[in-house]
Amino acid sequence: MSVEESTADGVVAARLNHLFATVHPASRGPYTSPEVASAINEKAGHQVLSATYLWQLRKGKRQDPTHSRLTALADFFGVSPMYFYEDETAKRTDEQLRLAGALRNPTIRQLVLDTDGLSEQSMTAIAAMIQSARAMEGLPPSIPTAQ
Amino acid sequence: MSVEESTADGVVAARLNHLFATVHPASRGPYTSPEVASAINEKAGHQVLSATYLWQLRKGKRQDPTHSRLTALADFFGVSPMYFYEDETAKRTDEQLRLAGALRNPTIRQLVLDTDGLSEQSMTAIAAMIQSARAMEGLPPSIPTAQ
DNA sequence: ACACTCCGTTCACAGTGGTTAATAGACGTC
DNA sequence: GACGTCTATTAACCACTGTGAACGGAGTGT
Repeated sequence: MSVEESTADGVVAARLNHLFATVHPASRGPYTSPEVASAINEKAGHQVLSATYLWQLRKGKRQDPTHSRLTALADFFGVSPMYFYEDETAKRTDEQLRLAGALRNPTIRQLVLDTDGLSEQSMTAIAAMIQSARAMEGLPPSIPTAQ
Repeated sequence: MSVEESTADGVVAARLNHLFATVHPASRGPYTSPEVASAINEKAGHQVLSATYLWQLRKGKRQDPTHSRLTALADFFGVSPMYFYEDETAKRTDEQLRLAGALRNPTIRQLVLDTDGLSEQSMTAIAAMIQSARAMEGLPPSIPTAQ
């Protein structure tokens, strides 16, 4: 099964090229692929990746590098490996963002932990009580969520 | 820091097993490898990884998964891909992992969103109701949080 | 012009990440 | 006991990641 075009990737290529374009000494131009590959291999003391492969990654001809090679590249450019994942993580839904906000409240965190394990029946009852509380405090009934 | 430690023996395996052990609903035991693989593939709409391969990762028989599969796993367990990296700075507490497990339940997610914005007084009342429900269902009063 | 060097690019192939199929064991149930 | 269903485990594969060896082109020095 060819995965050539199925996964909307290319994010690695884009991020890599951005690193090449931006991360280099002000006194000189961007690093070249062989330069970076050599530096990485030299520092590691063994071959981590080839210049050819690095070039293929930049061109998007190879799209799914392994954990270790991505780490080495992030390391060379002095960024967190997270840099290559930002896209996927950044596509958090509004719901996730609101969840993160709500969970900063210790009371709510404890509430979640205590609710976990209850039957769906109990959860429904609790949800109803929350709706009552919302009504009493003049809040809108419920915010519908997708998914 | 050092490149060679990125593939240090069993880092991925250890982290993965900790996720399996920690991130699951309180009402049931840990997820199985086939369960997780199926859930990931189903959500993606195409095959991302096999149950066998996931098992091999857990056992340390395969150590260097690709970008995409590592992302899928982190996503399933509700943690950042950063979790699998050696030089991870802010290690997740078990509380956070238990939260992640609970939040896989849509009902609980909705409950959190609806609770956010309520007065502390209402929250206290809701917390009390949850404790009653726990008692009725024979669960321990409250799960202490390490913090 | 010529030689030299370095980079980008291509391509066939090597190596390994990842899959499929099959077996054995655990658990429930009829 | 026998059957069905689930998971763990193994081994034989396959596809894709990753490599080495080229070739062409651009710059540099003679």
